Amino acid sequence: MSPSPMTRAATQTAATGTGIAMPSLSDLCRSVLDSNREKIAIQKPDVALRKLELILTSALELSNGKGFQAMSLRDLSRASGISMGGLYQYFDSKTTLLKMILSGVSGAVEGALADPPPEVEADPRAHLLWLIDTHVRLTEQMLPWFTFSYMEAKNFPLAERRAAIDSEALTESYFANVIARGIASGAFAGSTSPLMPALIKPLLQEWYVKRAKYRRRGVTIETYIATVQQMVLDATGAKALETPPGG
Amino acid sequence: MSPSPMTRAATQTAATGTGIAMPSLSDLCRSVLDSNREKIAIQKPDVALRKLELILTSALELSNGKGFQAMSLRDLSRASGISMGGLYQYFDSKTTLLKMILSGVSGAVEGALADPPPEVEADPRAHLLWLIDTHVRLTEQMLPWFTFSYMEAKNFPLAERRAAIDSEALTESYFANVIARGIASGAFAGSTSPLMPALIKPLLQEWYVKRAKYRRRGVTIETYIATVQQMVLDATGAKALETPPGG
DNA sequence: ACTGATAAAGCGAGCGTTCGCTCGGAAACG
DNA sequence: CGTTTCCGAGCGAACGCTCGCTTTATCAGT
Repeated sequence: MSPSPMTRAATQTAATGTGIAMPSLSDLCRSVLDSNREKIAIQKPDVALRKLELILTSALELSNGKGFQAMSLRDLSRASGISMGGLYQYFDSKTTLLKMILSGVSGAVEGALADPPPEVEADPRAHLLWLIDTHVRLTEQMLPWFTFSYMEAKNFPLAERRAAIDSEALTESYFANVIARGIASGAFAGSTSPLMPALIKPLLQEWYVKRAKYRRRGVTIETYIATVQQMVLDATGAKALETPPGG
Repeated sequence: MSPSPMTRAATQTAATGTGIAMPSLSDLCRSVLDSNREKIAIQKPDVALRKLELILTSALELSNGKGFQAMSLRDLSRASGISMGGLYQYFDSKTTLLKMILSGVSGAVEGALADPPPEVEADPRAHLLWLIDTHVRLTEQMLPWFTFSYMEAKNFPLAERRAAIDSEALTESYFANVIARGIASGAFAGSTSPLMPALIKPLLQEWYVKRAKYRRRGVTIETYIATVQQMVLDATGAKALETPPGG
């Protein structure tokens, strides 16, 4: 098995200090396995999990390189070392494989963003910064998954496309809610644009969509997070961070 | 010929007051035709132009609906009313068709952003606002072209992918240059993040990538432009606009 | 500990279909 | 009548997917 960007990830905690655990590759595959149990013919869970990791890792690598549509199942068979017939014991169609990856992404987003730590939730300003931090770190952890989900979204079958839009709307609502609370409590300016929640999203997506660019330029994830946080604070009329990223 | 988002566009001037003309569909196809003359077997220019418009319009519509890869040339033949053999007198491979669309986009971007009116270029602040305004209006005018270019970028052959990255880097450099000049002249804060030019881009792309969302929500292009302009001014430490968008 | 039966998992040639693309001839034009 | 434009059946290749078979794992019974 060739080294992948995900394999290094154990069930580790991100350096945000809030104690939210990021899902490891095994966690993701287990969740995918559980929610597609009826489509998977393999009985022994540990065998299924190991091979599913192989399949999904290879599928993400190939898809992110040439596109899901252009990735043939023969490509996937070769890359994963599993025969054509073997692959079809883990999904009943190529579309199901796509759905599996999507379910992993949307599940992880909800799992990570839905339950902020109590001390953060109490303060809209801290909550907003936490959402930005957690989202960027989650996408970093699951980079191939998010690039896949983002880039292939438009080729989804209709049902999956709707699901993707809903998932995005949900994420946006997290930001909308916290900003609304912040305005109500006086932490954010009342003149904050109603478009603000929608405009935060592309700033978060930028990190994983153009990941190679920032790696090439030597921009660290901490710098990126701090910059976006500062930009959002500026736009919401909140006070500056203690450590301005531009200095 | 079915009505398309582009057909309404004559060679009209955007409402920015700066007098920069946006390219019409005919302009675009003519430029594509000129730069691919050797690949196109048709001799009479007016015939070639009319059919090329048909082909490109249909290709954009189909590709933006199901993806370029998934659009078969038989689909394109049916949609454009031109036979398979007929299509191949306008390009020698499907990849060439893709390149044609890309060249139209990158050409239009450079044509629109490279030469700001003199009175705008003199003032970094006005120049920055003009870049945002012009870029968003250009993408609105050429919506199917930009959606195509953005969504299909990662499936390009390697040479075209590099060209797309270069084109994006060029756009970013326009913002980088004007911000650098603004900092030098004191119009923008020296603490402005060096990431700022890179972060403006996704805010501009958001408009056409999620165009349907903003249409559904009734967000006008003027509101969107003003909001992004305000956000960038906030982040660069410049003074506020006369008419804040949030009020 | 070994064996043989039963089930689980793995395999890849082959099926029907569709793809990008070609080419010889018909149609339209000047 | 020569030239330009248009046409669509047909080519080889590659696609998603299947299925009969082999290999491997499991575990009584001796």
